[in-house]
Amino acid sequence: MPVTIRDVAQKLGLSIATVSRALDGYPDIALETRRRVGQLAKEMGYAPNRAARQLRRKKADAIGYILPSDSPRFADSFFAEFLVGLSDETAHHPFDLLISIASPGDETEQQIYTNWVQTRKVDGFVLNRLRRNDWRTRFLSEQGVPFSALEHADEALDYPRIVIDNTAGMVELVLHLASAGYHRLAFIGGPEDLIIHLERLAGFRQGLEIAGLPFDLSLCLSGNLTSDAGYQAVKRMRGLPDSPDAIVCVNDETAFGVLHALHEMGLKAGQDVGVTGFDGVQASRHTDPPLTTLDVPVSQTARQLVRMLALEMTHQPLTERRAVILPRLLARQTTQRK
Amino acid sequence: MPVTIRDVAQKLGLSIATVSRALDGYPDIALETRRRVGQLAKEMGYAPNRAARQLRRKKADAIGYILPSDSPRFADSFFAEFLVGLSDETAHHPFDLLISIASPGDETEQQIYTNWVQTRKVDGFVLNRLRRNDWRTRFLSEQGVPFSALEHADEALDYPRIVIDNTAGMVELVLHLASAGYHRLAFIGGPEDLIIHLERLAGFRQGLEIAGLPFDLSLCLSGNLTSDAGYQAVKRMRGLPDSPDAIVCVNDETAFGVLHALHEMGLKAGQDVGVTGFDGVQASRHTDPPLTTLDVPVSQTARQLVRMLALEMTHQPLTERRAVILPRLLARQTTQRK
DNA sequence: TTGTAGGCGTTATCAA
DNA sequence: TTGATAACGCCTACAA
Repeated sequence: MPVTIRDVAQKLGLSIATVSRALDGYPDIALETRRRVGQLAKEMGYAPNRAARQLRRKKADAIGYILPSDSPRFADSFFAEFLVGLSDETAHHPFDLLISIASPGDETEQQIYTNWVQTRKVDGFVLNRLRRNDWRTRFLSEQGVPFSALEHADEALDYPRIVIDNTAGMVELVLHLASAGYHRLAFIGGPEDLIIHLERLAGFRQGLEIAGLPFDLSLCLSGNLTSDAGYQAVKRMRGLPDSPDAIVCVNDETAFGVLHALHEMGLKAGQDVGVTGFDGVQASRHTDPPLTTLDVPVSQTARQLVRMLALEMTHQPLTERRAVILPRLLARQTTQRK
Repeated sequence: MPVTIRDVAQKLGLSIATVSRALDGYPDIALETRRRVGQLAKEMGYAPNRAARQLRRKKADAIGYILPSDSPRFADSFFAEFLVGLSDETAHHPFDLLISIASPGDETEQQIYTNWVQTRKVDGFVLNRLRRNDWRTRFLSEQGVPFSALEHADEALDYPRIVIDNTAGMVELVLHLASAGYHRLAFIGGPEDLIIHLERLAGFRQGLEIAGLPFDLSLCLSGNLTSDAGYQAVKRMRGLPDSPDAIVCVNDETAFGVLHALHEMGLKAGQDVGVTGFDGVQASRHTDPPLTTLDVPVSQTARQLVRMLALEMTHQPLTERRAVILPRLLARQTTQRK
């Protein structure tokens, strides 16, 4: 039987109201009383019952993150780093982190978000992997539930967010490829309505234009952000009459699959075919050969999203509702012709 | 203002008690009533308030997992896969998953576990990365809080658990190395009191014995499961008079750092120095060159831990309180001399 | 500066 | 088969 506020009050001969206020730091408490209460509470190991507090305060003191994963058995290390950032920053705030998982755009995704909002399970969300016309941002806005997001999906909505400058990053990457001597570039993207797909593809095209290289629609394949998709895409590509000499991937994970496929086909990444990723996950340093990619400070970004959300939830003036991150080019061996 | 059970009752001209019982499937409700209640509740989008329910039922309907990470900015993909398993399985049960993070053995670790137990924030835990004489298993047992664990730390305690046969795996791995022609093996471990460290090291020694190879204490270095530790260990090793021709790592992440270091030193993994990991995380398929490792079905294991915990929490007869997993050898290029 | 008391939304006990 | 009603533990007007 855990100790309640009653037990503390009784032992001190005080009312529970006094104890409550003393512990919550209200000013109308005698210094001596506050001290005694604080000490005994600690001695007895008192901690306020969460459920009771939530019920009374009408707040869950919790934030939610729904892992957007297609496959229930797989997640790239982007998520590991993201989750570490989320949980670590959350631990420094007076609220909890609730996690679930759902296929993006799926019906169960709606169910989870709706349920969490309705039952007041959490009072804020962190979103990422936004889609064009994402129902989540609209839904949460309508419901008046605060959230912060990585990426920006809806021009009409003004929520706290961090935006990666995908376009600028991609342009830099394409120019890097061009100057390394690659001139027939393919692109392997993700789901077509994903913001990062759209923006990175746009940046890719813009880069080609600046570099004076042609854009060939037949070299523009779609995937689903997994290494498997990258693998499959390469296999499909080999059937083409005029195959590319470099493959730009929407994320690192896709690039891993590409490397794998090239390996199998006896092609040397870098020397024979250039390969690039996006995100700069840890694993990209150790691929065969090390992967050229655009580095994004994933864990740090997650942390900042939590901070933004925390301010939003407490209605504090958020001076910085938007932050832009410029990805950093990590030029490694998969883009060296030697 | 979310809809409460009152609203539903009022609209039907019933008491809240009846509505409550109808929705919870009690038998003493007229069939017709049950139907009407169910329908209207759905129409109105009623969902019981969590906090109120928790307070009344004295259960949180939630389980907790505290990520054991030393560094607040880093986690290997083992955790990504583990978390995916946890969250996916939890989503199929009527409870939530709470996540936090703490340095193993740290004071804040104790605080978090204690706090979560005291405030009834969760009513069960999933543990992993157990240490020898782990206070967590004792603490939770004493408190009567259910938990399931990956690995087994305390012979005196009988909790539902999944155990990886580290010893058998390591023996197989060492024999594989021996038959490939490596005969001076080093070991890079993790924190000394970690169960996986102890067991894998024991398996390593046993394997050496069977293979008729010597065990050299000076070739037994410790790390902290990160790639950085692997990297550093190799650098330290080069100072030795008689350096090893193969490096066995306690986990994949450590091995990644080893590969990195060898690369820098101009050594070819496999050909010059054998390298092995443990866990079989996705990234191990794409290292340079692909890493030989012992594969553990991480995500699936996490799922099973949740199932075990769920049964334990509902006091259902758990026929299978212990499961053993035999890791599968993935012999890849880092152990090929060519 | 402290105490009294009402109520947050549910569930469970007891009558009706 | 249904309805009052009393908790669950905490917070906060308001009164003392």
